[in-house]
Amino acid sequence: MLELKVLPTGCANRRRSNACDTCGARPLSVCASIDDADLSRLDALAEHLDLQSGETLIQADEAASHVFNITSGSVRVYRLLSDGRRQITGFLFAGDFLGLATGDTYVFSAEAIEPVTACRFRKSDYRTLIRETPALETALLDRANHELVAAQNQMLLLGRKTALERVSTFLLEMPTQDPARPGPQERVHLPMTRAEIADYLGLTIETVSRVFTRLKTQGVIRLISLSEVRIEQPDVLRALADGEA
Amino acid sequence: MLELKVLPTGCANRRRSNACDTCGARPLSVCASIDDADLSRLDALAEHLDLQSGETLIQADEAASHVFNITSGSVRVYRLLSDGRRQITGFLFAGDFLGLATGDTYVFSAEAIEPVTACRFRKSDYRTLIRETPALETALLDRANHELVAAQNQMLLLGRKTALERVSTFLLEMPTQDPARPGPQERVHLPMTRAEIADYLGLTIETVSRVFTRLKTQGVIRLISLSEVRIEQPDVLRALADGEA
DNA sequence: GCCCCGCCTTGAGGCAGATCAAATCATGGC
DNA sequence: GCCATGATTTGATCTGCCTCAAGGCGGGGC
Repeated sequence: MLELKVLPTGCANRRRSNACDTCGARPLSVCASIDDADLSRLDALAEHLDLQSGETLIQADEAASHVFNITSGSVRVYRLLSDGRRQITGFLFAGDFLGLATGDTYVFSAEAIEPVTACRFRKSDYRTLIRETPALETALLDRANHELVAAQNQMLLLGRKTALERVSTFLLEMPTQDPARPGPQERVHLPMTRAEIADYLGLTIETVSRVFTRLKTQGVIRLISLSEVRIEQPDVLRALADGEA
Repeated sequence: MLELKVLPTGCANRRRSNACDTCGARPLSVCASIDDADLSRLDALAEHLDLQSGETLIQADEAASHVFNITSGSVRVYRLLSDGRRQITGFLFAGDFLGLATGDTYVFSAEAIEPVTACRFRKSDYRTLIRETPALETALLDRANHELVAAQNQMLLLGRKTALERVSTFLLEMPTQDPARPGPQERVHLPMTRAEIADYLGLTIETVSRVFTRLKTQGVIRLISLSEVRIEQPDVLRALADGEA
């Protein structure tokens, strides 16, 4: 059974108008596209969650009772085969939405890979709110369609790209760490392990590691630390990602 | 530039109440979930298309001006890499919806693989109609979410399954031909070529062919013709698809 | 009914990435 | 600071699928 720590912030939130006002993820999420009145109603239905690395938001095969909005941190979404093979279908970050894509039970699992804060809503509450808030539904539809395109990209990667192309693509699609200094050197933070990168790209740990080494040796990237990468030659990396080498 | 034959049925349709009334795909599609009044408005905006095998519905990188509803036949949706490698991201059949998942230009292509009929709508018209028809928007959101789950399935297949598991999974997810006789022998129609199956499963033609032969030799399936398969042992095929052998 | 053409099947050999194995390295606890 | 532990890197070998290369076959046109 799922055990999630729900922050006892109900009262505190009611004192200041609502928690959404100070939510860092608001401009990134579906919440950006609805007005203040609707946002207050949304906030009234929200539970605020605080998870440690490794804790579970969603467990496959359990009743699909809630939907989630990630407000900070990173989450892995994955599916398993019976013998333990794992495919990570996506990483989620602040502003990402999770959980609507199901029937009665979840078909995937989702876990924090670093400390995470999130809002959680009862699915039934959320459905009602959607029905009464067309702007929210439109925003969700847009987001779902955006995710479908991302999923098609990932299918192309998994079905037809080489290991070098996969890792290069991955590095380019991770959120850039420092948008204030967008120059030729972009910095990427990788909160996930090599094993998780491998399970996302349909490779093994060893292959991922070898490709990192290769990119490093060629001067395309530099490893600041295990989880911090500087892209030294973005153009070269883009060419590699698209198989133009 | 895209050239599609638009059937001159506008007047004929207006004589009987509307074309949707006789549309075989209606119970399968989003149209099933909206009432007659809304359906009439939808019908008034529709162009009816008739395509031959190989003709294009959507061309990647062109302006995303329309959305489509397939009413009969089969369609392949795919993306290409610059050197010609192809990933088919899905096959569409009667009732499937296509084209909303984009920004200003399409990022994928879609072509008929056998004679196809479809309804086409201007995206701007469709957006207006969606705004004014909550039931339609909800139906589209449900469908998008359903497709997202299917996409996650396909990522698991492409990233982690063996050739045998991929082909077995594929055979099980193709629409069953004869739902009237659901017994132990199910019959599956495959309107696509081996090359298309290969590009859908992330394999080569040869590997797909070898796996078919292997399944045939083991008595799991029988090839009635090149495009007609009878599943002799559905339980075995399901076990193979999930990697339980 | 026959012929052609494109699709499919089958075979032989090669290779990218997996597997197995062994250092080496980061990191948090004390 | 030192150590224990798990993650990462690196190396050697293996293998499932790809690539290259012939045949075989089915179905549409005449």
